[in-house]
Amino acid sequence: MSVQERKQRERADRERLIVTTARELAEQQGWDAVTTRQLSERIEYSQPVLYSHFRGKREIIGAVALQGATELAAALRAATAAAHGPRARVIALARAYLDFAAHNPAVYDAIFQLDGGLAFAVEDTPEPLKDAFAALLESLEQVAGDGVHPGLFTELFWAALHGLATLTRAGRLPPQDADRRVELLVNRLAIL
Amino acid sequence: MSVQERKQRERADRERLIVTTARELAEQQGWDAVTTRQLSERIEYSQPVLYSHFRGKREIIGAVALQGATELAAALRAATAAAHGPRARVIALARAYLDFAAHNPAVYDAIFQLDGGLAFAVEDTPEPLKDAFAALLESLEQVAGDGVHPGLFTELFWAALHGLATLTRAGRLPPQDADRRVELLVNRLAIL
DNA sequence: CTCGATTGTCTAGCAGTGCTAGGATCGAAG
DNA sequence: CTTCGATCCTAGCACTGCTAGACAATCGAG
Repeated sequence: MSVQERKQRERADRERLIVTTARELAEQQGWDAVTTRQLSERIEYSQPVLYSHFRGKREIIGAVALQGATELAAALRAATAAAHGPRARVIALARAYLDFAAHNPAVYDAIFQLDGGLAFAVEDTPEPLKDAFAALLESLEQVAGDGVHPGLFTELFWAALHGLATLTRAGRLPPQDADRRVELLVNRLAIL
Repeated sequence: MSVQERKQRERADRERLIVTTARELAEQQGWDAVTTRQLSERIEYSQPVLYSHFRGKREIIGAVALQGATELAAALRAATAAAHGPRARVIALARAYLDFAAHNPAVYDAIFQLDGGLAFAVEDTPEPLKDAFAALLESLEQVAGDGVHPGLFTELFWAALHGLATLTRAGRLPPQDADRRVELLVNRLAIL
């Protein structure tokens, strides 16, 4: 029995190694550089080993995305917990979101841009994704305003943050005005 | 001379053929299906012909993007011109933007998601892209509010629209509430 | 302790990708 | 009619994600 347990543990370790290596490689050189050959060489196994853990490359991206979503939710909760007052909390939330996207571009892409084979906005949406949305909702429902559905408001606020994150990183928006855009966003959208 | 002119004309025709074929193929089967082999077969030339017109696949995507940006700018101007009153105009602008993204997903991706090798937010940004932003600015500067930089406001509004467009199309936002989100966006962001 | 069976891993290869070198072909100019 | 340059295609390169089949290590039964 103990032997089987050890093997299971080693297998789980290797699966984590694959995910973290894929993530590192993606952050260092972009997702284009995350080929099955590069990845297998970095983990010091052959390519077929990858396919004994994941159905294919998209599932590896999906695993990175789930890990990232968990971290994003935690980062959002940490930022809002440290802020005092509703306005400061929403500002902190927005900054934390954009900071996460800026500092983990590859992970952010895995969650929201790339096809990781993940379901969204349906029954079987993975838990980390629902939780990240919940983390947004927790702080935003307090500033949605009367008669406005909190979920709808959160969706809109989230969309705005997502647009700022992607357009900024793609070089479509000048990065130096980021803070002013966040202030304007919160001042207009949030009802304090 | 006339012979050379005819050849130049035929060359220009073929270049347009490549771009429109790439666009059609992308809208029908997604950009993944736009391979140099598929594309060359559809235009009934061999692959190297593509490379006599464009440096590579990314430049073809870029050409589709520029064509799309021109149409987007025209669609935005047509929608705002037909609307009366500042609020109706901004609503029409937002709807037109999201409609364009919904009805031309591949083109929208070419402009804003994919790497078409285009420069943004810098000196040598291609004219169609600057013009599309200008079309947004024309209607939005009137509702930016006092003391708010019109360009910054437009960037924020645009980012919100972009977020709504991409998240909706990726299945991250339920599509049936699109109109309500647009109304909320305009009610909150625009100062009438 | 030995010996099949099972598990785990790797080598080698497939079909597809973007892109290109070099030869064949064709039409205009002399 | 010949020459020569532009035009186009065939064939192939290095790469991609993915997989079949061979091989070796390990396990359990006798």
